[in-house]
Amino acid sequence: MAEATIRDVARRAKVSVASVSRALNGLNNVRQATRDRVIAAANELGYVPHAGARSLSLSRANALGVVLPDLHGEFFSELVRGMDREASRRGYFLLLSNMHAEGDQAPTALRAMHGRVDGILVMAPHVPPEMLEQALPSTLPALLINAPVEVPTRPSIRIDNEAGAQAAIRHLVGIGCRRILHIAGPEENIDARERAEGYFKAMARYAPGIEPLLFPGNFEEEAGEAAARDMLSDRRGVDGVFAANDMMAIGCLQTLRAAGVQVPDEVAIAGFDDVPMARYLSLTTCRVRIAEIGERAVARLVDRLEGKIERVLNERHQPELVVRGTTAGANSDEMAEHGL
Amino acid sequence: MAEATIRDVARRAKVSVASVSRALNGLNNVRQATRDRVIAAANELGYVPHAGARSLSLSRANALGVVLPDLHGEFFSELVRGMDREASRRGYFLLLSNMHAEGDQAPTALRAMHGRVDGILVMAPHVPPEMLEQALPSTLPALLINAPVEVPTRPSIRIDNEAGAQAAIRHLVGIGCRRILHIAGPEENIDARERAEGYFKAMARYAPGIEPLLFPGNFEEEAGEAAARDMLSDRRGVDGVFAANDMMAIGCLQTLRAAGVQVPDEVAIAGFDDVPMARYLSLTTCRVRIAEIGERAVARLVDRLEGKIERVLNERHQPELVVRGTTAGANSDEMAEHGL
DNA sequence: TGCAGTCATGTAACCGGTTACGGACGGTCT
DNA sequence: AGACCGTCCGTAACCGGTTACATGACTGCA
Repeated sequence: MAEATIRDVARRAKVSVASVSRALNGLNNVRQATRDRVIAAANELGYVPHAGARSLSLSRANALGVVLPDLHGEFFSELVRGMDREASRRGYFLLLSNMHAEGDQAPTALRAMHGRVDGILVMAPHVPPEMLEQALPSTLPALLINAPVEVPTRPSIRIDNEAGAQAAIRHLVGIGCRRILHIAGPEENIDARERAEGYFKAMARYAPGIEPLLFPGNFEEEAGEAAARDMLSDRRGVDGVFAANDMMAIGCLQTLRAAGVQVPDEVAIAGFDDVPMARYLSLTTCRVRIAEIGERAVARLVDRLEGKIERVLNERHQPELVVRGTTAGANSDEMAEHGL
Repeated sequence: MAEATIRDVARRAKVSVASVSRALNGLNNVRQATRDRVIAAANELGYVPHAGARSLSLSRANALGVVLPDLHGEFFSELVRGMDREASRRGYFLLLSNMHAEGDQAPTALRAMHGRVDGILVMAPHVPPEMLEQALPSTLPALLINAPVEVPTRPSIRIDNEAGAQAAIRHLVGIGCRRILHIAGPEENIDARERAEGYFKAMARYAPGIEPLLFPGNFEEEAGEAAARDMLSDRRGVDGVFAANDMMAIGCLQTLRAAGVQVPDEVAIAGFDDVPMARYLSLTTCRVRIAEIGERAVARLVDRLEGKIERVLNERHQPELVVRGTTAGANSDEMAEHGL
């Protein structure tokens, strides 16, 4: 039994396809008796409208494309979850396509979305903007998440990485740290760059005269471990660590502790993101409400699709410093709040 | 500038739409000169084929529907990641739709997918099968993940929860536990039920004569904490805990430790899932390779779409016991391997 | 020269919906 | 009776692709 179409229903209800369409879509210019016949026929045939055909003729797909890099557990999960929540609230589907790092997959993925989504959410913290601009069909509404730069022509939503980094450094200095090491993220990543930038600015401001210390990393836990080993072999007076993300902070924390270094007494540690694990390890960090970013991104895109005008094009999500055990003694939690 | 269509390209290249289609799709019955003209015209117009129209006429969408309950962080993330990886490898998109617990959303979501996906992956550990069967368009290939029962007519993939539970209990008994408490998951959840079932069977087998102890939970961390508080107020000789998932195990672990109970010396603890955090808390658990399940599910569904016949309809994923600190002293790791 | 066969191309039907337009019908008002 | 209006419904065009079939040009061969 092939899938029933609207014409089958029409035949069965002895009306035209137009009437079927009208009846099923609740238009009011249909006699009640006709509507009933149509509905009955549809049920008997198990008719389900063909969404693809519908969206072709309406030129409206009720779907949003989501193009993400191959990112890690929590971030991916939370982002998509937030998006999905808002999307289903607004009656949209999410069409997912990971754009693996290979790069040239991005244009392909974007092209393949044309004609099946009404708008697109792109997260590409490492893709050069001109490439993005070129790959995005210019007529397809898009919203950029953490794009490397704020393309003036495209709305975007970003994390205020500098503000987060500054808050973290301010806090570390506040509890007495002076020689603070920054474990950086990958250079091509915009978040990583901004966090480093924030670190430098904050050091200049809150710890003037103390020279910044950088350890290159890649957002992976191993980088944090490497940084820790480096410190263990030559401490250089480091009494504080600010990692560009939680995973590196955790790698560092675990390795230092395993080597008997007292955290936070000898070295205080802060991360960035507030992954769920951070709470368990009592890691001080800059909380980024990822799901919220996803929701907000979808909400803004859908608003635009539905014709609502936007006041602000480039939004910034403010991270929130969460002080925990790795920067505060067991009962000195509130000390941190007053610090500095 | 409205989006260019194939007819625009045809006009510009001074050929028919048929030739454009042939040229761009790489059919060989096109003169090279014509193909070049078409490609040039397409580039000049920035032509991107309309995937919706294409899939309508080919009756093939190159997309898979994914219907998931509103599940938690890691699980969701890993599952979708695995699916996405395999899907993009096979040239398919993923169309996501969380079916929130409200229940009657499921049929709606499934209906809306008709005509825009070629097949569907459904994860519904709590939806009664007859409802599923009724909601699934019978012509749409579907693969069930952790469905409450194995619907004989639908291929499925499941976790072998009983095997996992048995391995955990066997291990706990092996290291000397006798009075083992099971913190159960929600009753309507099939995984939870099977894990409890496995617990009972394993107790009967490995600890005969010792009566099983059940604490009702809901997969949330708080349930583990409640179980711990219960134990703290009346220990009843409990020397081992097997939680139906890691989050409850973690809640229990943290609460017991906070109260000064020595883990694993006084009470050993094992969980289920192996969420990333488990490693950091050194939690013994039954590892479920979630991403692998997602990959496998997509692979099987795509195989079927492409006409490959299936030998096994109902597959079971085998969890793997990972022994860590919550059931073994610092240097007694391998002891566990020999235990019993 | 005429005919079959090959190749490139165009015409139009089709996928499954939506909807502009117009026709048929019945009622109301002058 | 005739003009006018409103309601309900059917015909057919359309969304943007693919493709079966027809057409015409060209080749090779008798």
